[in-house]
Amino acid sequence: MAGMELDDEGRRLLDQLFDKWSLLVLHALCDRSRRFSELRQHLPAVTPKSLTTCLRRLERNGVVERVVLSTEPVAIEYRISRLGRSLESPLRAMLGWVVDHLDTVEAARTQYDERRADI
Amino acid sequence: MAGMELDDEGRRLLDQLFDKWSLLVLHALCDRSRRFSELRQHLPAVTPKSLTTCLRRLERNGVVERVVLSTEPVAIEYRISRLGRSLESPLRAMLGWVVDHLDTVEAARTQYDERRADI
DNA sequence: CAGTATCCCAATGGATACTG
DNA sequence: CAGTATCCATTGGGATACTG
Repeated sequence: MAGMELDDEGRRLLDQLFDKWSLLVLHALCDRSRRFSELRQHLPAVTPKSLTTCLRRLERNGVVERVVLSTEPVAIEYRISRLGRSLESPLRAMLGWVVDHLDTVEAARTQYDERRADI
Repeated sequence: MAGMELDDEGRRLLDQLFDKWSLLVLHALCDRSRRFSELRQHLPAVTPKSLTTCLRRLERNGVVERVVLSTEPVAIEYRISRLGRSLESPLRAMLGWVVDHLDTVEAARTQYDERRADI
């Protein structure tokens, strides 16, 4: 652990990977490629603007690809890139932790808040 | 992967774990307990206000503990909790990915920007 | 369908100074 | 040392409406 140092660039990349929607979009795309509207349905609270911003950023960082399918009419789908796929395992670990420990965290919060209220 | 769904609470927890400084603070504390001023030195760009906010939130979520040492004069140190320790492995995976792939990401960005500039 | 365009608000977080 | 207090600039992101 000691040898792994993150410079400022690294921290900014973390910011971009972990903004409000990115992890969830990535998670959805690891499962399978999806279209814009499918992502919107999958992430109910996201607005088109936020989703666009998020997708562009992930695309720019090379973890997601925007593919124009030459169907008729053309369809556009987003898929995970090879680079993005390499993120799947760390991502799963992280999301898995959240799912597994959400209850514990909630309990900790309650306890913390009560302690503060006592004072 | 399919079975792991994140509700809104989960997404908000992600937000709190992955805000601008939290991951780096956690990383630093996984290494060893540190005092406020040590953390400031370790994370050069953080202001005291931001660090406080971050620590309080991590404490509230139960992953960090604020310990008052009964030395003379008293010292305060922050240490990782048991719950926080369980985050270490996912955290390492995530930060490791960033360190390992930062160059690739940079290249992808350059490529993306150039393609856009062409148009 | 896959976005873009506007408007707007709340919150993040930086700079700085101060305190028990 | 370990913060708190203020002020302020930026921006992320929601709501909504519109478009090729």
